[in-house]
Amino acid sequence: MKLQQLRYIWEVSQHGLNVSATAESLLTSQPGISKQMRLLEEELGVPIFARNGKHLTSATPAGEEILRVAGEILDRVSQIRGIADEYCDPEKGILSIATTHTQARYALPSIVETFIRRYPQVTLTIHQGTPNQISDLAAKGIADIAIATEALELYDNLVMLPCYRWNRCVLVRRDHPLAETKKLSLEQIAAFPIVTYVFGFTGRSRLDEAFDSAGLESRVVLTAVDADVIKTYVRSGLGIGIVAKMAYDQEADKDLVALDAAHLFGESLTHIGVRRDKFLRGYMYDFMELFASHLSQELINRAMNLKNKQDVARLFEDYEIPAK
Amino acid sequence: MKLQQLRYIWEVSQHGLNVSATAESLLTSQPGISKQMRLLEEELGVPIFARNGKHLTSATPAGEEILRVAGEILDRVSQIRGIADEYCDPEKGILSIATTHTQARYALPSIVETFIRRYPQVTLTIHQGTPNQISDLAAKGIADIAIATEALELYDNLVMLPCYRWNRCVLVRRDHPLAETKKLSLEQIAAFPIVTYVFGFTGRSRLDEAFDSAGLESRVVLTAVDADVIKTYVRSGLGIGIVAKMAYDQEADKDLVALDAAHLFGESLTHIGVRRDKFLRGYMYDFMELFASHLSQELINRAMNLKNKQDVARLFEDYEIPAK
DNA sequence: GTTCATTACGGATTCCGTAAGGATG
DNA sequence: CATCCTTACGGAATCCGTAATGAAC
Repeated sequence: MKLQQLRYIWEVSQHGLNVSATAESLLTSQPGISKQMRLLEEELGVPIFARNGKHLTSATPAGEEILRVAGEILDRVSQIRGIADEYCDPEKGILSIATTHTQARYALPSIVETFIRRYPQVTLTIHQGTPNQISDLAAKGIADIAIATEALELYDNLVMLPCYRWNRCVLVRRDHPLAETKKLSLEQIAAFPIVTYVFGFTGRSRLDEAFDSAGLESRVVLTAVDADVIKTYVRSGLGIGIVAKMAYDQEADKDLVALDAAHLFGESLTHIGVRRDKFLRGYMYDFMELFASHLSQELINRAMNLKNKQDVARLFEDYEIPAK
Repeated sequence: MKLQQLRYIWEVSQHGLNVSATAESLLTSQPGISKQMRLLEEELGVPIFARNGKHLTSATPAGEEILRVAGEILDRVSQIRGIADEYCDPEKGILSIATTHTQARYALPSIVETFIRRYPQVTLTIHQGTPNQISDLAAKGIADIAIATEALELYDNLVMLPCYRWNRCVLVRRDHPLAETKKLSLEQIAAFPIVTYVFGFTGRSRLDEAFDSAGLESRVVLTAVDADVIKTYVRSGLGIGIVAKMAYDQEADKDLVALDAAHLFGESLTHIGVRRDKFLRGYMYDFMELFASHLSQELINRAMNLKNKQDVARLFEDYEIPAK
């Protein structure tokens, strides 16, 4: 049994059982992979993949189990690489963050600035995507950490670390009837056309819950992935905007009025998602602590050693998660 | 990085950092191991072992961590082998049990008989040893399971599955003053020279605890590792014996009287110890269930998935452990 | 002086890429 | 007929064992 063989069967299983595509992505030849898979199956004495003629159709039951364990092995191989890198030079490395527009645009810039000054030799890359995409990047180990409010809970192998609570505000033009309102009600909002986030983004689900449970019909006339687009249409008079409070910039958005809506919609919680078996470099811990100061290295390690999400949630019940 | 390299550094660390001895035990050449270790260190960019000239003196801090993860990888490699064997032929394989004299002589024979009839193609081997030796065999993965009353708790990577509770009896000759006693007291026992188990064997610690907490001095004149030796000296009149109740055989030992001592000494609990990361074959589950009928496959799996001993202990609080 | 790890070297094996073959949809 | 896996083959790299070297105790 060789590590390459395990990597090959693992990668093939991750590429929809397509050996040619796998070979291309691994920059090697397709017969090479085929052969190594065969050799492994011969050595173990059981087929890992079921074949229809010359096509791979599925993993055998034995293959399913072997693939699961092979995945654990490959995780640990990269752990070893991480350990070595850390001891080789703790200041040097790569930090790959997958996150949404909202985080990248409003929450991260100041933290990134501090981080790159502290770790000039760390290459920082930020992948922007949908909540599902970024969760997937973290779950597959392509990104070191994911930062998002949604979708992280869908992956069993992601440990979710709560970072900060946040609320919404309603954006209107200065000439809008609601502009002078002191304390908004859901009814007042429902009277106007709404511009807000696409479903599945930036806590959108909290909005629908609020209107539903109040028995109100909201008229959402435009949905966008990010607050900048939403603001643009609020300015054009299409409707009133509902965005994360942090997306309102007193300077740049002084033509708009932000009305507090914290009392109307449930609070949202932004998490960092990390793969459970991930080896975290020192600077990764530091980044997370910069982002959410209660996330000490010790606390993160404790959370990552818990096996199920309930235990993690319980662990954080004792901690005050700051509001933003 | 190659699996062999990981195995080499792991084995070297397990052989007191002696490469020559490691090479011999792995049936390979010493320079081969040396070279692969070097190659791995070069690839990772960090030394794994600290050297004084040409002698390995210790593992580096990075090496410590790498060795820990390498051990996890090697465990999983053998898990894969186990999975393959299981699917190849569930009836065929090896069952290696490490246990003490008491278990091998009195508890196991009937179970072994049933087992080998049920699984004629499984090669059963029983290693007899001291509690420490057998724990070590299981912890190192040389034995599949360990069965003992003592020492299993010393190994963090052994999951302890409680099997049965048992008590002691006092053995005396038929002409002994105590022979007719209905209900023994500790004082009565302490009045006579005692023949019992060596410290560290078969729940011996329970005896010392009982005498200590009663403020009595016991006079132990001979200690042995097994009940057969103890009986021999009881017969010779050296003293009274204290042995596990199951060691008294009404037929073979009818020249001796067994006096119940359950009320005098704390109850002991015999466990099966299994390495946490061990892949268990179907017949191994069956063996354990034969030995302790409450140990269903599902229960064993649940116990093995728990990370610390307290959780395992809590899990079994809900189960009635039978007395023997 | 013995033990022990490293270096050097040659033979066997393994690995990998190209090219051809055959099955599937 | 286009896609995809398998087999065949040759060159390159790797692995492994023997022998020699040198450092540590």
